[in-house]
Amino acid sequence: MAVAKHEEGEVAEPSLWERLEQPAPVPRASLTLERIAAAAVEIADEEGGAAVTMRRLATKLGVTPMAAYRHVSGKDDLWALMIDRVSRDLALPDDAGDWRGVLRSYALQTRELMLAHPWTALMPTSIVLLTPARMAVAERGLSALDAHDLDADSVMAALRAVTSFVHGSAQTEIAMRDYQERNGWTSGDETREALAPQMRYLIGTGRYPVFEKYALTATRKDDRAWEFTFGLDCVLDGIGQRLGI
Amino acid sequence: MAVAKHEEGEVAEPSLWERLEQPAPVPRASLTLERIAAAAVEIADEEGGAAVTMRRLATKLGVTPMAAYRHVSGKDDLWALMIDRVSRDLALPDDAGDWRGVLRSYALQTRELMLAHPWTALMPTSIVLLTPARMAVAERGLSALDAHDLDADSVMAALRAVTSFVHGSAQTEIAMRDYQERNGWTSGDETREALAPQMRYLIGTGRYPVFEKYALTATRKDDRAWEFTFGLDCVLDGIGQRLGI
DNA sequence: TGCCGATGTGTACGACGTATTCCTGTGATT
DNA sequence: AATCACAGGAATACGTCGTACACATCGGCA
Repeated sequence: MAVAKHEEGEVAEPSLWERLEQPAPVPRASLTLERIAAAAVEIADEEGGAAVTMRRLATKLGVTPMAAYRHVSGKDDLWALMIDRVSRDLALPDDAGDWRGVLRSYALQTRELMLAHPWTALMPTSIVLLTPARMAVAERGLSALDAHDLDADSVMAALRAVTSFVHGSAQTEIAMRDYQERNGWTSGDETREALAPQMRYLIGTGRYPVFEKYALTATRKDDRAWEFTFGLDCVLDGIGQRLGI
Repeated sequence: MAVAKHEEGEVAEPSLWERLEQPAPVPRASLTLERIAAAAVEIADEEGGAAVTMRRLATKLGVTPMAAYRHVSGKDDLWALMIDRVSRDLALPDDAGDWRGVLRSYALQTRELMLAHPWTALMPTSIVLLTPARMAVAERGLSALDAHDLDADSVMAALRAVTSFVHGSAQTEIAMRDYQERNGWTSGDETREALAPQMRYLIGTGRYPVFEKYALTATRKDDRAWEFTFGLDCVLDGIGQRLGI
């Protein structure tokens, strides 16, 4: 995201988010941040994150490739706008009494959001972006933990632990799904079969006996949702235990 | 990673990993998978992951841009090689009796590894790669949980929960560090000050009172290691509790 | 009415991944 | 010792990308 250089006496120009909320400044403008963000998200959802190029975006907006640069400093700004836009769909319960329920909902919704917009996993920096919509979610999460009087550091760390787990999980899930789809495999079994020749060498070395045993015995190999909630509940259990709440 | 199409009667060519371990096939060859991987890692460490282009790699190897394609199917293969190479540094204890110690060491070492090679966070698909070195690590992790007789699914899910948390955390950390460095900020305070004009608008809206309160009260804001171990211990606590070990 | 800043256009550059074709030296075969 | 198939590297080329820069145009205000 473009950040105005911090020089003496420089007039701070309104931030991306401030401009996002201002009404389209002049009727003349056919391009607005909202239109740009919407078009970019649409492209990403329909054709994948890699398809979001400034040129593709421009044609979708019916405009020349350079036009968007009047509103957005570059691709970084664009990604930030996109992340913020889809993050608006997150709606956390406002029940400050039930920290576990709120955090659980936060995790489940975030996972769904990322699976619905797999391109959110493409930008590792997206994790760190503090956009308005993401801050609103964080606010709810913190509020839920705020009821029990805990030190600020623990509260922050707890929320971040959940966030880290969710992002890591969703990214894995998306990466595996993309990998399957790119190769046209439609089921877990088909994938394993196709991968077998590749794995045969590694497994054949006999270096990974335990791995092999578990890979053969596991019965919920393809149940990502179960795996996710299992891990999530571990994290939540741990938080509750460690914070004594 | 290139995968041979699964057609009838086709001779399966040796996998990337099989070729990696074979000695350089002919003395003629000046390029080997080992040399390629080493050069690519060196570039990534010194100049950042984005600097790893087939052309930059070629000049480093003293060779034309297309030469590497004789050994590697493309950039995907190259990334896989790079990830595998740095992952060899992971050395987990072989103490199958102490599952928590092993998983904790796994997590801490992985974090260090990613921080030392920040480009590992660039490729979300890297999370899913099953390279020899990464499988060796997984083997140790599974072995540690193997002692207590648990069902295969829980063991897998527990290991993946730790992995997800670690990757999510490390990515956040790396993203924040990169963001700071890109802007030349050297301390947390300097970063917050520089970001202040941007944040002022969002905070100024008064929509995030709890966030604001916690941001002001927290005293370990810049202690990433503490935050990491806090979250990690939550995850481990939860696993122990949920699996009854 | 005439100017000025905001908005979109046109053109251009350098870098990227990689398909394709060609060349050259090497080890195996006779 | 002469030949030859072929593997490894070189050369060239194509299409695409992000974006710098200079220009044109239009609306609102003096």
